[in-house]
Amino acid sequence: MGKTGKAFDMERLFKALADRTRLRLLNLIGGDEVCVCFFVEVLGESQPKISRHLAYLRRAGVVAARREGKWMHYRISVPADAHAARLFAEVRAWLAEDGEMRRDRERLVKVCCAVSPPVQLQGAPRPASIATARG
Amino acid sequence: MGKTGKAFDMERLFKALADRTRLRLLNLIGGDEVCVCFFVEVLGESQPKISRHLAYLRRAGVVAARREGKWMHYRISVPADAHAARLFAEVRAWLAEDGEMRRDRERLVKVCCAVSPPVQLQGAPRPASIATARG
DNA sequence: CGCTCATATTCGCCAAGGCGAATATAACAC
DNA sequence: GTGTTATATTCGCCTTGGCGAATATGAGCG
Repeated sequence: MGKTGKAFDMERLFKALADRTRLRLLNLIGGDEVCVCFFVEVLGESQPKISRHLAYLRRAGVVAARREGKWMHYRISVPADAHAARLFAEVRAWLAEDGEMRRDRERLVKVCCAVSPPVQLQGAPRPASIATARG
Repeated sequence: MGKTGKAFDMERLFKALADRTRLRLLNLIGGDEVCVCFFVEVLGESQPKISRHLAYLRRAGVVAARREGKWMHYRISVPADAHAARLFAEVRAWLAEDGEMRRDRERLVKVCCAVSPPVQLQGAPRPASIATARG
């Protein structure tokens, strides 16, 4: 593999990672599949801003989206290229230790498990792993 | 370490990596210390362009410079942060397999070992590891 | 001092991309 | 069809940063 040209465009990947909002999004997605409305709620950013950055990540090939009725779920799209994949894993391990990123994840869990979630999230499909962990 | 704030600015690092010329520079430096004139010769880009990108890398903290008379030598500045360092290693391993990067390194070796190098490089200090390997 | 060489910086110009505000689309309910 | 909800896109505006061209700095030589 990868003899014909770029297995994965390095420059494009790094451009995708070169923005704090996008890093926060990748961090929130984690190994799961997360609905857009949670990003908006947890990051406290405007919905168009979130959508724009998700579109950028999608164009860069690092996330994939799945529609479920009105909701869009985003998940990490692990690069096929082995080096890209390992690098990506390093990035996520790094994110896991950053202070703000940690707080973001905590807020996501809190919002998902809330007995009475914010109005905007009533009926929103929760990330699988968190919903499960709720018990 | 790293409890007070950012151990190493991730965003800044990725911005530094998000340019092909800068990736080519990092690749050429490798584990060595390389004089600016070689970058200009090997990459075939203008000297101001090379200098500007080196300055960018320096500001991002990923390379360091040392003056030796008229010449400036650049080397990789491995980040103190463990995650950043491992990520950096991944990047360099990835670079090592890219086609253009490989050709760049071959050109560097060729230029360094040439019996009669280009006029601009007469007397230029060669990268240590290559000069040594020349035998 | 002036001259030359190696490198760095500045100056316009232009494209990429970040932002908020507004608008468009897509799916569902009625 | 209308209306509502979730998400996406477009539109100006502004900043970042890439480029070539020109200029500045810094070190050595005579």
